Amino acid sequence: MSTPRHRTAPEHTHPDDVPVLTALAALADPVRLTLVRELSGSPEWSRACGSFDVPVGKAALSHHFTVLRAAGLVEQRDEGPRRVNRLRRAEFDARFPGLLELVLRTDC
Amino acid sequence: MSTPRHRTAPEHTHPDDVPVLTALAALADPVRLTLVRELSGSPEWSRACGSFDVPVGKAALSHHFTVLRAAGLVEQRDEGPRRVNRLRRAEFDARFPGLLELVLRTDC
DNA sequence: GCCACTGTATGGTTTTCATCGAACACTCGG
DNA sequence: CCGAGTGTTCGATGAAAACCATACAGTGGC
Repeated sequence: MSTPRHRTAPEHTHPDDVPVLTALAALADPVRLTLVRELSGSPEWSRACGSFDVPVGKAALSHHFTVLRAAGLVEQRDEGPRRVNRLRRAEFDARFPGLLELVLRTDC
Repeated sequence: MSTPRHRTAPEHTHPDDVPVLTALAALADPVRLTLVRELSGSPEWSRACGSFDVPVGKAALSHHFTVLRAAGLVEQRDEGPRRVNRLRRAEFDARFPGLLELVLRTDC
């Protein structure tokens, strides 16, 4: 139990290492935009991957989270059998000031 | 004669009528991002479509401008044989505050 | 009138991406 | 140990998008 991590921990990319194009492409998808928005309305580490209301299967959902991680938008941590998420608000905002606020505020 | 417009004038969409997803998708392309940036460094109405340094043919270029128009990013006007462009800075910024400034400022 | 120039439209190819189904890996409670 | 729950990986598929080559339509200079 000292090194309890059997499952490979998710690979993260810090927002500082993310090109603008990657960030924009990550946000330019309806499913991912929903994930980010829903995530922004929940306390950190409170939402598991499967807890989001999006009309896609598990496989596609997993892929979307990979994209969000690679874009520096989401951080994940394994918590028992599930993988919980956190929106990297401050870090992402430091790299792309106003972008998150924009996509979160804009209704349609 | 009385109706002097033979060439169909380009169809424009006001930024206010543009969904966020459309704006993000329009900017999430390397060629279009180059167009927007290059356009931002030139005086309004000074650049014809063919005057941009992008590695695509005329047809693709024309298509990219259609996308930019539909996203409310660019306004076009026919001036003799060429079609000159203008970045809709103020209007786009009113709809999506900070977005344009962000993609213009961010280097990579 | 013709011709070079500029951009659009069309048709077809290639690539990219979102998606699914099924199989697999891990965790935890019984 | 087993089984339910959760998420990833793989292979394949379908749709969307970028692209090109060609043909076409205006414009203006000669």
